[in-house]
Amino acid sequence: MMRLFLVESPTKAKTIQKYLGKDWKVLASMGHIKDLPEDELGVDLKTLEPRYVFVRGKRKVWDQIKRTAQKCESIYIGTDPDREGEAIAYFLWNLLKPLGKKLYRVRFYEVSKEAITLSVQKPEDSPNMNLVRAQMARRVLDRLIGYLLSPKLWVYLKNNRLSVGRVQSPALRLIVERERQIRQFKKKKFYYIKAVFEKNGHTFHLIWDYRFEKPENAKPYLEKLKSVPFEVERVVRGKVKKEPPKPFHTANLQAVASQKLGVGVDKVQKLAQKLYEEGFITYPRTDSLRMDEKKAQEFMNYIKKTLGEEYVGTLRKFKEKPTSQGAHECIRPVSLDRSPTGGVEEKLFTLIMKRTLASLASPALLEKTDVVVVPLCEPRMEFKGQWQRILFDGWLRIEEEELDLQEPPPLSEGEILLPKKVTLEERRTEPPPRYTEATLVKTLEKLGIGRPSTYAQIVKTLKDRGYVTEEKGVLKPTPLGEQVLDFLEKYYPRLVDYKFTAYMEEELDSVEEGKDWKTAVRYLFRAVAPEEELPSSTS
DNA sequence: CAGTGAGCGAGCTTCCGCTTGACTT
Repeated sequence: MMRLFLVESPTKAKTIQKYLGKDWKVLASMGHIKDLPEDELGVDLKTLEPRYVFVRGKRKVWDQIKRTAQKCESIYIGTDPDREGEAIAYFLWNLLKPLGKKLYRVRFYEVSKEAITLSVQKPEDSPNMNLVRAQMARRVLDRLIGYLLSPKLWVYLKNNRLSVGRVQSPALRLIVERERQIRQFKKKKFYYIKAVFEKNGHTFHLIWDYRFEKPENAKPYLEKLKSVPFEVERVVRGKVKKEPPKPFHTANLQAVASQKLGVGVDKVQKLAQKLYEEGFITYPRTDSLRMDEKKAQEFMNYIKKTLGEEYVGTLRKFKEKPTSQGAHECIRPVSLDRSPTGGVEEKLFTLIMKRTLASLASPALLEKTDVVVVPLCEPRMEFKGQWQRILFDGWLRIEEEELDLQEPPPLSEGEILLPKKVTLEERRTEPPPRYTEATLVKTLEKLGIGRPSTYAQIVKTLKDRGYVTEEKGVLKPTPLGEQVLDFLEKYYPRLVDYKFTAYMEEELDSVEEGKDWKTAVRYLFRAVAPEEELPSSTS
C-alpha cells in the first residue's frame, strides 16, 4: 500500500519523490488551497468567523490529491514549517480527515534525504493550531482593513479602484514622505578649504573640516595660509578587519541584483524562480540566512582548492529576524558543478555564487591611515585626510567589490610641508534620494513590512493603483498617491504609523504563543479604525 | 404624452501571502 506525501511546490515534490522512492506518492498543493472569497468580505462581523472557499483553480488540485489519497494507507503533510505552511496543512488536514486514513504532520527544514526520512520517522499528530490561528488572525485583520477601509477611499476620492492595506499603505507613506522631504529641502551652498601637497611625486590633499556659509568669510584664512608652512602633527596607522557579506535572501538579492544588473525587482524574482526550477539555486523566496552545513563545507573546500587555505573563512550563524519564519535556507547555488550559460540568467547565477562563496571566505584586512596636518599660524586649523589600503584581500578577491583605495602619502610626524596650493571648494547640501524599487524593498524588509513572496508585488500594486510612477528606476508619488496618504493621515493615521505597524506585528505574534486570535484582531482593528462599527462579540 | 428626477438594485471594486502554469498584452 502506498503512502502519500504532500508539499507546496511541485519542484520540491519531484525532489522528495526521488528520495522516498516507489512506495510513496508525492504531490504539491501549489500554495493555498482554501482562502477567503475574493468578491466579498468573507468574515462574519459579529463573530469574526472567516468563511473559507476553494481558491480559484485549486479544486482540480484537490481532486487529484483526493483521488490519490483514497488509494493510500496513510498521508503525511509536509508543507513548509512556517505560518502559511501550517495554514495550508490545516486545510489539507480538514479536507482529508473524512477519508478516514492515517494523517500526520511532518516538518523538515532542508530538502535532503536525511531530513525527509527523519521527519517521516518522527511525525506529529496534528497541525500546530497556534500557528494556524496566527495565520488566521493576520488573514482576517488584513481583510478587514483592506475590504472595509478601501471603500471609504472610493467615496472620499470618487474612484472605485483605490485601495488601502496594512502593507501597501505604509509603503506608500515611505515614498510620499520622502518626496515631501525633498520638496521642503533647501539646497544650501557651503565652502571649505582644501590644501594640496606633493611629496616624492605623490600628490594628495587634506581638508580643514570647517564649513563657511559665504566665500568672503574664508578669505582672511586663505590669505594667511598661502605663505605658511604646515607641520605633520599625527600619522596614525591602524588595521581594520572588513567582514565578508551575509549570503543572499530575497530582499537582499532583489536590491543588489536589480542594481547590478540594471533590471527591476520583478525581473530579478522571475529570473531567480527560473534558476530555481532548473535546479541551479535554492528556493528564491526566503527570509533566512541559514546555510546547510555540508554545503557550506563543500563551498569552503572549493575556496581552499582554488584560492588557498588563507581565503577560507567560517560558516557564521546570523540572528534571525523576529519576522523570520525559518522554513528555508539562504539563496545559494545548489552545486558549483552546474551553471546556466548565457544571458542575464548566467549573470544572476554568478552574482549568487560569488556572494555565497564570499560569505564563507576570510575577512579582508585593511590598513587605515589617519593624517592630521596643522599650519604654523593662528588660529589652529586641523587639516585631515584618511587613506585605506588592502593588506590582505580575503573575500574581496571573490566579490571583486570596487573600493576607493589609494596609497597613503609617505609622511612622518613632525615633518614640515609647504602646500602646492590652497583652494576654496564649493559644495552644496543634497536632499535625500528618492527610493528605487531596490531601496524600497530593502526598507520594507527592515521595517518588517511584507514577506519575501510579496516584496516585488508591493511596488507593482502601488504603480497599478496610480499612486506612484517610476522614471529611470526612481519612484515618485503621483498627486493621487499624495491624496491617498492625506486621507490616511487624516482618518486612519495608525495605518501609516511605522511604530504602530510594528506594534501590530507584536500583537499578532502573541497569537503564536496562544493568545486568543479574535481578541487580538478585534482590538487591533478598533485601534486602526475606531469609527468603524465592529460589534462586540456576542458569545 | 414626452421628458425629467428620485429611488432602487445589481454589479464591480478592495486586502496579504502561498504556489505555478496557462493565458493575454
